[in-house]
Amino acid sequence: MPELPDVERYRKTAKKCKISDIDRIVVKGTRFVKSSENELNNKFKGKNFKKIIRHGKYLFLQADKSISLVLHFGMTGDLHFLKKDEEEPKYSRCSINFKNNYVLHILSRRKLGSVELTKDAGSFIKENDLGPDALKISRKDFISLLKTKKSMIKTALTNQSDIAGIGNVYADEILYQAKIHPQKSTGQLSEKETDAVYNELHKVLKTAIEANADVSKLPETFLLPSRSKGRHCPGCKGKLESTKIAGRTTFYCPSCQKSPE
DNA sequence: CATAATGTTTAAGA
DNA sequence: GTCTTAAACATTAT
Repeated sequence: MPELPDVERYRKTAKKCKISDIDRIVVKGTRFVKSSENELNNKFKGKNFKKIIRHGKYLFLQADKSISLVLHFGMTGDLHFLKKDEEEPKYSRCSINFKNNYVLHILSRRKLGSVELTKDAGSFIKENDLGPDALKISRKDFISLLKTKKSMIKTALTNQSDIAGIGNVYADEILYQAKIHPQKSTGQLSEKETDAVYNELHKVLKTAIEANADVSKLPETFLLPSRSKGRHCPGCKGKLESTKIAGRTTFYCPSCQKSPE
């Protein structure tokens, strides 16, 4: 479930590996891991990850000044930090073994996403044209950003070049909480509505982070769990509607989220 | 067995 | 240049 809150949890997991030196990196999913096992071992063996940085949906493991690994989790990624003698998790595509006998497993069921070498977070963000992290964009920048856009609000929220970290399900959640129809265009939003989106963007992401991105721990007022069970609005209990926006399934409540004209 | 899945990139057309 | 849509990637869970 790797959107910003999930990757924030991975960041906390990855922090645990900072204390030990890297012993050996094992590559199991070629194509998912963009560098060869040899190259990775040459670069990282004997070093340790000094800095762990999340930006949007990306996680950076920084060893030396100009040597980092950047992880992207696609749609089905996960990160496990286990003892060496524990059973290897299914779909582990790359494991980083540490000298203290712990292993960081990078998993990906569908092999979307990637593990690759990069210089550092800053240069990667620039090269890949990532926008500011969703938790760090200022209200002012958010408002002026929306003014330049001509797309549907949901599309704008999920465009990683504009704002990094919001994906399909949290975009739905933010718009549900803000009571705004996902198909409204940014130009159709009143000042009040833009404000509400900004406020809910923060509230939703922070709440999800506090819940450790565990769907079962989200408040009952959240839409997210209803995607898979019931498909009823937690507020009015009416049936949710779904449509495709930018090729992705979008859920919303037709009575709580006002339709665009 | 068929369908959909929390993401991104690329190509083509408006 | 902006926006939209569809397809591709690889694989499983329902």
